[in-house]
Amino acid sequence: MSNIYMIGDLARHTGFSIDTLNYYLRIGLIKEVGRSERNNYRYFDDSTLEILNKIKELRLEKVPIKEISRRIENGVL
Amino acid sequence: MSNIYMIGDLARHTGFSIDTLNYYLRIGLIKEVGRSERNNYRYFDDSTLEILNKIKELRLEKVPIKEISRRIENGVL
DNA sequence: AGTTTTACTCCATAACCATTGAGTGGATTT
DNA sequence: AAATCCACTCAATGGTTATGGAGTAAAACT
Repeated sequence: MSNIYMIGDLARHTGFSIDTLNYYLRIGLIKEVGRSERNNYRYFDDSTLEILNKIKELRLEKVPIKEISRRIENGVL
Repeated sequence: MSNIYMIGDLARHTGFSIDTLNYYLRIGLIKEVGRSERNNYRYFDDSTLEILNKIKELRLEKVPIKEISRRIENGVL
């Protein structure tokens, strides 16, 4: 069964604040897997959670966001 | 790819009003496939849409809701 | 006729989300 | 030292949802 999350759920599971997640979305570091046509709310799934957990580790190591972005693009993450 | 819907999306796709869908949920005629832990919002998928389309047909034929419930329980729908 | 049931419909409250824009402290660059 | 950049953080607005309770027209029942 695939879990579905909204931004508040991601915040709760990862420890990132909703503001930070919105920021990551704004700059394209993470992306939603879908959206409601009606209210524009974003959906995420466990893949988002995995990426965020890795981002969390790297950020604790002070790895800059641009470097993380690069790694994601190169599929190294 | 599995589509995800919130109640407003179901309304848009089926023609039922949100009030009617809330009523159907209240009486247990349909059920959500999941919920956000954070905000309690329900989400649905294409299986819900299929059931609602069948309900729509039957209701146009004046089949009472209890009869529809019975058919759903018996897997006849 | 009067009562009850059916299938909604309406209303109010509170919490949540998207979006935009602005602010901020610390680090880096010039 | 001053300006810029980074990585958030805050605030305001407007629309959406959940929930509970009340209301209603039409049909069915007594």
